[in-house]
Amino acid sequence: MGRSPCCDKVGLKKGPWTPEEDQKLLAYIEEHGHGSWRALPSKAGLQRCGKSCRLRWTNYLRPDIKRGKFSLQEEQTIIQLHALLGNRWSAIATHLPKRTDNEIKNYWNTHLKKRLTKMGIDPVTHKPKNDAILSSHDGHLKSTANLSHMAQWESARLEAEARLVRQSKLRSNSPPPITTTTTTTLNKPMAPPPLCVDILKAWNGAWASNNGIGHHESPTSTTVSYNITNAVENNASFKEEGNIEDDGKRLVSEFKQGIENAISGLSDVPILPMEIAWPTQESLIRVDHDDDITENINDQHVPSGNFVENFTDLLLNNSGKADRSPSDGDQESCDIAGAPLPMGSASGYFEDNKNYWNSILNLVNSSPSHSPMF
DNA sequence: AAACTGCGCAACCGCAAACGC
DNA sequence: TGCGTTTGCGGTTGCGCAGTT
Repeated sequence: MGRSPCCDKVGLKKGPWTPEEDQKLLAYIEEHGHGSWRALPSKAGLQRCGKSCRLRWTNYLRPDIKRGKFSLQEEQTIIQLHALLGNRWSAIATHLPKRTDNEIKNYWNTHLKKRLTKMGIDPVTHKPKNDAILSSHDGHLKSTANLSHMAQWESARLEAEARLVRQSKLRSNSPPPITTTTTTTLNKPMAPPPLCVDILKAWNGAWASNNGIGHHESPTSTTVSYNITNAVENNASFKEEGNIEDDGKRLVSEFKQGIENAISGLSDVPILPMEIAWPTQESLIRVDHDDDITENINDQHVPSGNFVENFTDLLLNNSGKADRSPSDGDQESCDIAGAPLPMGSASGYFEDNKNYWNSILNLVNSSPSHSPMF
């Protein structure tokens, strides 16, 4: 016995919404709030299931939705966040005010993904597709896959931790349930922000502060994980002390400090930002699955995060335009599918990493304090 | 002008997490 | 603590429209 679809009930309408239905839904929510979605359709006089109503509201009718073409800034943000978060559209959407996860997902699938693919970039890993071809060592392929896999796990774990803390914050910080027009859904854009960036902060803060010269440890190491976990737990503990505001400021400040440390310490500390990391053949010697520690991974110059930044710029600069001539290439460039890509040569590596972190820092700084970012 | 093709996007589906009793 | 219900999320589908043949 499988679970029966929510719209199985006879008489429930499916398919496109009519203006009349929209009007009914809008009017009801404006007056009563959505309350229980399951109960809403009958109360609002709609022959729809609650799920359909919720989707219609969150993806289309909500008054705080911005429609229309995505700006260059938004495109850049999506690409960067996708490199960081993967297909976690809701998480990405929280950093793009007034855009829904569905809209972002659609835009990615119909525009950005294709653009990346055309340029020879794997839209999943944000790495050049011929990376595999360039590498003749199976071991390297394995290691790359392992690293990517590991990064995904770590990313998922961080997301889970962030969610936990967010829940704690929400519970301790949110006013009692509102039964008027300002429902929880209506409040969504104003809700306390997700903490995935806080986690990044913790990550980078811990990473930068705990990794001095010669301290080569993967960001997925237990040390860093411990610090992140502590940060998360400390963060959660603040709810009891009513210091959420201060805590938030502290976290933001630490995040920025972490990135700044990372930037200033680039010559000493190779940065390996999760799955955006783009290990070279030499940089990856072995990935230890048992303890999640990557050995030797940081002993080499790793042209990593800069790739996203450079690539994003390239994408935006080239969107819909002819490819640049390789002759005006930056330093050493690699022509992939006709598109010269700055590959982060050894000479430009540190500068490129700096660019990457600056870009993330800009992203953080450019978010208003009340934005979903913080 | 009709048929075909590709694209964009709203909406659906099903799983899993969160919630509440 | 267990279990049923509700909600959120990400993947996928299908329809309508525009461009092309």
